[in-house]
Amino acid sequence: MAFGSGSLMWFRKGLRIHDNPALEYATKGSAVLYPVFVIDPHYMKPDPSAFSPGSSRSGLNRIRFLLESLVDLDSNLKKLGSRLLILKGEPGEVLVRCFKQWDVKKLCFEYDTEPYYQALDVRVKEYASASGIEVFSPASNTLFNPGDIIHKNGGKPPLTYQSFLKLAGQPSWASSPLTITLSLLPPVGDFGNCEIFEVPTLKELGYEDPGQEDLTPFRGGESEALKRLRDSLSDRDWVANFEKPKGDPSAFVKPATTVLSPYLKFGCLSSRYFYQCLQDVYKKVKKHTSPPVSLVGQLLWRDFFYTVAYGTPNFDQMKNNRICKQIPWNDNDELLAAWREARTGYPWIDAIMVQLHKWGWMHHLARHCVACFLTRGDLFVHWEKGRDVFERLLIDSDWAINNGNWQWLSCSSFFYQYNRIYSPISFGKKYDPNGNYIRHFLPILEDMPKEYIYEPWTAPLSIQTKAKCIIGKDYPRPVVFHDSASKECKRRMGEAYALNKNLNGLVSEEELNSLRRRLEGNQKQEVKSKRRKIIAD
DNA sequence: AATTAGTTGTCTGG
DNA sequence: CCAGACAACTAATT
Repeated sequence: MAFGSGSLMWFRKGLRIHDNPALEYATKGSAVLYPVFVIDPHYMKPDPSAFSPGSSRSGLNRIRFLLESLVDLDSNLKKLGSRLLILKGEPGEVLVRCFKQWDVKKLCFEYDTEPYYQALDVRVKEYASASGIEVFSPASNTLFNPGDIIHKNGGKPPLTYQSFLKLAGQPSWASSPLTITLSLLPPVGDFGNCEIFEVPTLKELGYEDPGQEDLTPFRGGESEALKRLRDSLSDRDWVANFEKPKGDPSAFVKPATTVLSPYLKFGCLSSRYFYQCLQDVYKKVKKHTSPPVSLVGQLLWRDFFYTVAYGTPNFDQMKNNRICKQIPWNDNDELLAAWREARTGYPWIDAIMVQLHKWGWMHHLARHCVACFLTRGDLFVHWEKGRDVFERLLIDSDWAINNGNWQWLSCSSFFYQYNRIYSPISFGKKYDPNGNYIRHFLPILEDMPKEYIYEPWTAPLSIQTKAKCIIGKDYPRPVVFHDSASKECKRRMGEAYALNKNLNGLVSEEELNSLRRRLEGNQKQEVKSKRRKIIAD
């Protein structure tokens, strides 16, 4: 290219044409455009040792969702006279090779606050700048730029939703139109010696062909996202009256929420466009719900967690995380495995975990139930262990939101009322007394009468025989008794909170271990004393 | 230093 | 359907 006006559009998330400022800028004044996606082995290479089919980082459902999103992006680019160029390898190295081979004057990509991209992007930016390439990296994944909010708050992120709202105010772009469509794109430039691939199939990436019944019903891609958006918005009353806590977590034929989260995760849908569409609906109705419970409120929750995550070092761990309570979680791999593999013996919990494996998506409140059960509610297993399972299996798993919610549910940060524990029996029952959700995801319990389906171990043997489901043989007995386990969890949480308070949050590993030994010792001796105050000395 | 408010708990009793 | 007990947390605000 003698004219020297080539642009490279690097897609990572933001897999869309609409409201994509990086792509828009890349096209401006460019003779040629290289729309690139890099297949990163770190994320995509099969890992047979993982606990579920997939790579070391992601279950198969999310990998497939990503591939579908890429196919759709390629097809949408082709409609505009371009195409998606697939390259393979470590993204930093691959891009450097591209810069050497191609005449690139501009590098454009969506800004990303995740630690993985923060580290990668510094390298890429440095190389590009040193080579005289202009870098354009706009924050278009969220409504606000997390860095701006943190700056407004004096360098620290707000730790409550309300204070976040106050700082954030109205988004700057809220009342000006976003770019939703692009006209013809510049032609794709000469590849040189770079090897370019089509979007691979799962098989080409080295995965076994999975059975259809074990795969998520949700298809990836911008086209699917916009279709889903239109479907959700078409019911104005539903949009206007949406209140998150009132949704039914057991609804699965028609989920109680929009299920747009996986599309927001990969950027198949722009959160800013979604926001504007919701405002348009609100203008057309008499009254509507508000944050935190409204649909706009959900988008703001997303921004809230992005902001806290970006401004908190070690946000994805308990240690050295200044907003995270230090709690002596136990290290019980058997309990963790039972939870992960949907064999806790509590049908409501196990059915949710089956839905996670099969669909990669569950209702928000269903996530609450299993997260509470694993951590502060029943099993007292470390939230990081549960976080890992969600991170792998959810098709919408998002670093900031997932880590934030696990801290929330485990009462490690954001939320502290550890007395409030979801009952693995009564919570689901109040939405779905017949147990249809359980019957669907745990067919072994299909014929269990509704009187026993949430507590099948209480069914007389004659009933179990008739239902063709013997507890302890066909379906497991409960791994813990909820009544005593939750009581013990509350006691431990109380002790841990007292320790954190006494030490002003600066709990050393030795102090945490000492508390752990004492708590476990107490439990073994079945000490009757209700609650011991820690006496600071 | 004191007060207020916080997306979504359970169980009992009216 | 709703209120209150349970037992009492924190960050932000005043």
